[in-house]
Amino acid sequence: MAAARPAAQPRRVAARSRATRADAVATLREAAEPRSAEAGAAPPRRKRLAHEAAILQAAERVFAGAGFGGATMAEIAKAAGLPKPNLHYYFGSKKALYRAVLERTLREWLEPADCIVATAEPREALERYIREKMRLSFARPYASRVWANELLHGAPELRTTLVRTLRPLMRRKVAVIDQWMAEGRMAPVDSSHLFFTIWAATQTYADFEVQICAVLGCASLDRAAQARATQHVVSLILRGCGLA
Amino acid sequence: MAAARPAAQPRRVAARSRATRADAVATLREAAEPRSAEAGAAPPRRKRLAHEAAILQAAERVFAGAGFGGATMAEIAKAAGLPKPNLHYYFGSKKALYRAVLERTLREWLEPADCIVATAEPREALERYIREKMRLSFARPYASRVWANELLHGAPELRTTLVRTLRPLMRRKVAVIDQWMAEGRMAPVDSSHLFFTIWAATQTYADFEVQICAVLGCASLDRAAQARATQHVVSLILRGCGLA
DNA sequence: CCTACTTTTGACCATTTGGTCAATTATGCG
DNA sequence: CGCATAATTGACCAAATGGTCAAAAGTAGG
Repeated sequence: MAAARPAAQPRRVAARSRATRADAVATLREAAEPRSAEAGAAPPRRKRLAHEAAILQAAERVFAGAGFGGATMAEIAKAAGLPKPNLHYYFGSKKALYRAVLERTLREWLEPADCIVATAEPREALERYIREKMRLSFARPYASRVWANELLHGAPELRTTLVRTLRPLMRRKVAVIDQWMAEGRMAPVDSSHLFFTIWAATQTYADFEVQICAVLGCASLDRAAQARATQHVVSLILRGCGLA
Repeated sequence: MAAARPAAQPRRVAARSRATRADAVATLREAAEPRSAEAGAAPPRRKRLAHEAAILQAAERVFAGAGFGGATMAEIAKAAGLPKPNLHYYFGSKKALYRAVLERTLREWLEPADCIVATAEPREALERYIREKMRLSFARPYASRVWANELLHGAPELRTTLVRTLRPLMRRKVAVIDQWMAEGRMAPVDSSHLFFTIWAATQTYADFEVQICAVLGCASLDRAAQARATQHVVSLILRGCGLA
């Protein structure tokens, strides 16, 4: 199926055979930042990068709004301002595009944890982590929702990524927190579950924004409301960790 | 379209015209507990109730697993052990069935808040509330996920329900918490956001179970793990509220 | 048994949708 | 310019899916 094929459109063919593989990481590198570091290839055309970014952004919004099953390639194409076959030319399939969106999100999501290291001051590091997560929730709600949607439905596309990428990282971070507690620098809490609580408390502002706005009686959270929410989460959790 | 129609299957026709209306509450009463309190109608047949319950349960599981867009009526029918036209006979349309699932969940979800009343002891009431939410998350993960999925996608089906049902209830509960704080019985926190944090921290165990299991390295949370999670959330939040 | 009804079910659409393809148009380069 | 390659796009298809229907099969009461 992938072999016998007219010699035209080599890039697209490559993308399709790639998408068939289960190797999520490879798909990530190639689909999200295609050929940026490839052997003797010409430097990526500006237009290509721009189009891919536009598609990715449109896909993120549409997937966030309707889930994988509810989103349609036609809608994504319209949102990106490109004809539908173009999406397939760049990303191969709906699933590959979806995965590209997810992988990009994962990268962004893991970054804030960089500040959690053994040498840091617990209170300062945790506060910074929480604030960064809150900032991300408000700045990129669509990305958060696509991620949440994927988890909600059992993570069919990135179960292996969770185990191979997220779990090792979390083991390290959990060890840092445990060390802080062993040194008596914070109250004893379950460090793994502390992360779950922080993730939940922060991302709820992106994922369940409608519910929050409905309860608060506002159309959306303005700067002041965002600051209030951030302050609430930070102080509640820090106090919960005996870091007030 | 709904008018000219052979006189047969009156119930089904009624269900369809009902589903067309935007009145979610009416749909709730009729679809979830059909004709239980209707005028001179015969007592509901046992079989009917059993079938409706089976469909509702199957729908909950399938909607939770694939979202509204990704779920198919055929799959729900198979899960319920009934032929597909039967679903339409009982619930009229996919959307009406989806809404019936949501409305049932909302009712269950609001109940635990009953224990939050001004006369109660803050610490005891909050702990009981959190424990009940955790219990629900573990006992009915599918319901939680359908609800989360609906919110995630902007609550197209129950935006009005949120404003008309959830918001009034929360105003009352928030007032209770504020009173407790005014009486100096707990640390000052933003009471609205306290609820958002509790919801997020508890329901994350249902909604994002895969992620939690992936990080913890287990296939699912057994009784002991559930108890540990519950203890963590309870103590973290109570301490955060100055109720330790 | 008969009558009026509810319920069940296999077969059947119309529409939507992911994906394909061949033809056409840019684009870079020698 | 002329050639090869990359990118674009309108038209199209096979499969899936929500929903429909009419006929058959219960079922309760007289």
